[in-house]
Amino acid sequence: MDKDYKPNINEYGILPWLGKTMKWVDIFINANLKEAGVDLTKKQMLVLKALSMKGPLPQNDLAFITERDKASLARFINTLEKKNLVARIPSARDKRINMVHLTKHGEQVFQNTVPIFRKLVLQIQENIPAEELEQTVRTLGKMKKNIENLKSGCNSN
Amino acid sequence: MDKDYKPNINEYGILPWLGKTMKWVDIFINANLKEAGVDLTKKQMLVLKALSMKGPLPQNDLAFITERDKASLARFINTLEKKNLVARIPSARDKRINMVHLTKHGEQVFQNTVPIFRKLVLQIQENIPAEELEQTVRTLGKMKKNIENLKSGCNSN
DNA sequence: TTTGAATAGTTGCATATGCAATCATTTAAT
DNA sequence: ATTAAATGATTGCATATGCAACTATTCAAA
Repeated sequence: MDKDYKPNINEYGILPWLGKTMKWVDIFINANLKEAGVDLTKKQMLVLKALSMKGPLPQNDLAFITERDKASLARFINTLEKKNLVARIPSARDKRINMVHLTKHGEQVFQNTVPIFRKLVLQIQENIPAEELEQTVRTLGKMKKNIENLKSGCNSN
Repeated sequence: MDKDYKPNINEYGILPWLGKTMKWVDIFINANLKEAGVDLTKKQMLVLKALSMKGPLPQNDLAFITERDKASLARFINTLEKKNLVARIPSARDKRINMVHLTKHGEQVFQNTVPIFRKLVLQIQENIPAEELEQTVRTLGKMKKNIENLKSGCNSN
């Protein structure tokens, strides 16, 4: 019945679908993380992931990598700092820069959360062939490209 | 400073892609609506669309249709009401219910915005075959289904 | 019919987010 | 070296969002 199902794509395109799916995923993951005793949201988890992979970073770079407005990132970091998950360490070279580090506690929380998070992702994508997921990412990539080609330059990151 | 971020599909699945694509789309559409002199965000536009298509609705139904928490919807409606785009009209049959209407102004703004919005959607989806978009929606639908099958029941709509 | 459950909506609290303006510092240009 | 431009970060303002607790009203069961 999957093949017979014609999705309703009208003048709003797939945008409503994208938004709604994201919301479902967010709510699902946040609820399950909480239930598993993890005091992290999905968004926080993905920022910790970026820090864990790319090491200590200036706020600006972290904003770029996580594709947030730098102002939004600054306040995001405030939240994580209050939870003692990350720390700002001023750069000696350039007094404008704060390097954002994972704290020991942050690293630990992150590592503990990885397997839980992975399980949730697998559940969400269950029975969806890898090829199909890859095709979806390719399509999203095309949308990104279209947008990049069109915009005059609005990104303050 | 390395600004070469190459996302792929790993244990985080396509979730980062979904989130980021949504953000780009939002920023792009909001910026272009503003530039076109339309005082509406993408989200507001989609709620006006729901009202225009489904007629006056109780807040609860509108929350369900637009897949928002009822509390979030209530505050969303506050904003639209301040802009004189919608109005709450108490139901005579059930004193608990507010029917949400598009005002004349709201209807007008919506109709004026439709072609602009449609153009932006076409631009975003340019050069992406309909079949590919449909496949993407089918994939997102599978994710939604997976989530629905898994969750115990968290929706307070 | 009364009383307890369900329903519609609001409010408090916490978290995010973007854009514009601002401050401090650094870099580039003259 | 002095000044103008660029850069990193923060703050103000507006908008959204979810969850939990609460009020008011309606409905249903005893």
